[in-house]
Amino acid sequence: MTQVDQTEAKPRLGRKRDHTRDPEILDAALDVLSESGYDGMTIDMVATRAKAGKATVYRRWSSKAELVLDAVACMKSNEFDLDDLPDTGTLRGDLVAMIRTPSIRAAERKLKVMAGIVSMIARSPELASAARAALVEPRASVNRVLFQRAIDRGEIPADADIEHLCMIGPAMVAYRLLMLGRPVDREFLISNIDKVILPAAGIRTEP
Amino acid sequence: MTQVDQTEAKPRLGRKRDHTRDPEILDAALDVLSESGYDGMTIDMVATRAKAGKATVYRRWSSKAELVLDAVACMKSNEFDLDDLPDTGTLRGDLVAMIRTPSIRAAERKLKVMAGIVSMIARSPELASAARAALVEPRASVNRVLFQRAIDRGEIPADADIEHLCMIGPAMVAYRLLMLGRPVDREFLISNIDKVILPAAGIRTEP
DNA sequence: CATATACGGAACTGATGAGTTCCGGATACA
DNA sequence: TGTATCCGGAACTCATCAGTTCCGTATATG
Repeated sequence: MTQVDQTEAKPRLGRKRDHTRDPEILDAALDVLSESGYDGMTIDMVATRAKAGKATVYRRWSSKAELVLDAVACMKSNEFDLDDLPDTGTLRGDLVAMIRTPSIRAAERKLKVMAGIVSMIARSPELASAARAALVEPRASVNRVLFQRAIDRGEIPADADIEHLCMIGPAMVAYRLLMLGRPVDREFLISNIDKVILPAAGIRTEP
Repeated sequence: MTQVDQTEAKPRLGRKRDHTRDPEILDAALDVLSESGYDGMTIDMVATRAKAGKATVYRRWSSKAELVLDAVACMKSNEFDLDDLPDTGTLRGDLVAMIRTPSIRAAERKLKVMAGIVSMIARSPELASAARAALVEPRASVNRVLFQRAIDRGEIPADADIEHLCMIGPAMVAYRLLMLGRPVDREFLISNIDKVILPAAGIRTEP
């Protein structure tokens, strides 16, 4: 969005505006957002954390709402490559292989950002779709690939409801972290795969 | 909490303070909270909606934070009676019987209130536990009874992880409404019971 | 080396909302 | 009927924060 390619549309005299710090400002915004929520976040906090001046922030984004929108949208970039997902040969293997500590950390931050903006989402369709594109869709896409593979292998029924299955993992993780305030650790995730996701996909896991 | 039994602890001269309007104020607070979120809510909005004066609100609650805490805690009251739950003889029957239109409406409002305060929850342990007691625990208790019955009947395995099973319904509903912004209708709930909850409980539902 | 521009930072403005105070009117009680 | 008290409502104070302006400095370009 705003952080790339804004080189035109301004007086071309002298040096171009330095956009190298934009990612740091957006990242600072996400940090503050996840810690304080939308209303708790001030532009001063963001600027200070990014070691920038408040005016610098406003030179790039015309309002707090736009900054937040852009920051949320930018989380979309550092995502999984759908063509390079683990392929272990079994659905369970693939799902377990997706559990990596850095991935858990990233997901927790994303969820905290989500928590910081949920109350806005109902009132701002733009923010809502940005949030879904950046926070919901990427993970759903990964799961879609994994489940489709399992269908292609004949591991799970061909008429399995992939869209529904995709949501189980994210829904359980979000609920546990945001509503229950309990840690989302490897143990929980494995347990969720074995006790909920696989049975729902039609795989028996009885001993 | 505050809305009941505050008859002592104030000068006993003349008439007692009129507490009959307290529930209306708390209810107005919940409405505004669900529509505008914690920060979007103003005391004036609450007072106006309850047809009360702002001063009247402050005569009863010393701050916005306390009013919200009390309002959230008060949602706990209008809840299910655990001794009078549907008993259809099957787990599926019981779960389906719990789906009633007013119950869906109430759950949606609760979730919107939750959305309005999630970002506070990480920073306020008091609000966090009030929210869990009022919004999470009641529904979990119901499910616990239903699943325990199914175990007692021998319908599902005795070693089923009830705590984990209890969360599936609430988690899927919360995710669908708050993250996806899609309607939680009867069709979705039934589908969720048949495709996720029952398989996770160890019941085969294949045709 | 000169200059134009964007930088960080600080000092502004204006709006908003928490919390307080005050008032005229209603009402329970004696 | 008198009176004490609480009511709804309006008018305040004060702090905070979005957004703007200004300034002295750093630096890329020529």
